[in-house]
Amino acid sequence: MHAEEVLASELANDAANEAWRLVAQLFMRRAGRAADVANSYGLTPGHMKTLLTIEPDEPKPMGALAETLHCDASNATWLVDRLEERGYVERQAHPTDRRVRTVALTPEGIKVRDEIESKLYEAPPEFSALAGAELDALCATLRKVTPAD
Amino acid sequence: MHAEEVLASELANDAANEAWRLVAQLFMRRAGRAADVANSYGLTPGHMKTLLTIEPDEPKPMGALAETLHCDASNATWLVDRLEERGYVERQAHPTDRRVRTVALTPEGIKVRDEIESKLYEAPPEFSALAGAELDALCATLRKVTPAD
DNA sequence: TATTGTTATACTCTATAACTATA
DNA sequence: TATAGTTATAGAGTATAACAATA
Repeated sequence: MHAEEVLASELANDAANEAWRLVAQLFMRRAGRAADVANSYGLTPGHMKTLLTIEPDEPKPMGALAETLHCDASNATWLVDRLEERGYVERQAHPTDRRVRTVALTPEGIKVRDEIESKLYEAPPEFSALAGAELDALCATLRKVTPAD
Repeated sequence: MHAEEVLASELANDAANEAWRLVAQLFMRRAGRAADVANSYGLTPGHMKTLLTIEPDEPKPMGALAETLHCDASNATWLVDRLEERGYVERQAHPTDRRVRTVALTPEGIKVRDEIESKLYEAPPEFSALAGAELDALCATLRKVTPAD
């Protein structure tokens, strides 16, 4: 690599880092909102995250839930206990392995989960102010840098 | 507003919401990394955030610190206590109001803070893979939607 | 014997209330 | 009297360890 290429690469990296910093700042500035949404449903952030982690019609084993939430199995038990008391989820038997208990959303849980999701994914007003073409370009670029799970 | 305009506005809103959702997903996917960085310095996320909240050469009163961190004053005391034990910060007297104690970074604190900051703001590899022009456009758009404090 | 999940318990982080010292 | 910060204490959230059921 020649000197000019090294320099160009470093500049590109600066731009990449700046883009990432802006993404992080943007999100963190709105982080308080997520806590407010959880609060408005009388949920802790952890319980809200648990609710969002379970897909409708896809019962999830306790172990998988704990893994997704990056938490301990006993903590997952506690989180699900509270959501079950509320009637948002229910534990079910696993069809083949009787050691496993899966957690499924109830109709009420699905309703609340949908409401929460739409509130969390509501864009800040600055986004709507962008021109249509710029917004489309933004989405396209963001999709490129979003790893496919 | 005519029917076509309403429709266009809703579509724009969908694009805005998608952009926001992508930003949120992007960040959350990397959220674990922040905890890892904190951990690698033997800090809790809260202590790391505290360190990042204090600017070098800008001693910050305890009260202002608590406000920035959105936490209680007693919690701020606890956070600063631990950082002070480590030698990352030190409490100083306020020049005019003797009730106030300001918190300043030590040279060691500045060093660690810089290291942490550079790790946190390091872009995911997908960003660096973007073409220069697209990266610049991304930054420009993100700056537009970043409220000026 | 190994694995899934729960229970009992302890630890960490955060907040509320009472207190000290300055203003 | 009001304010800045600390200390004592309690609460919420999370983890570790021992246990029960099943594979």
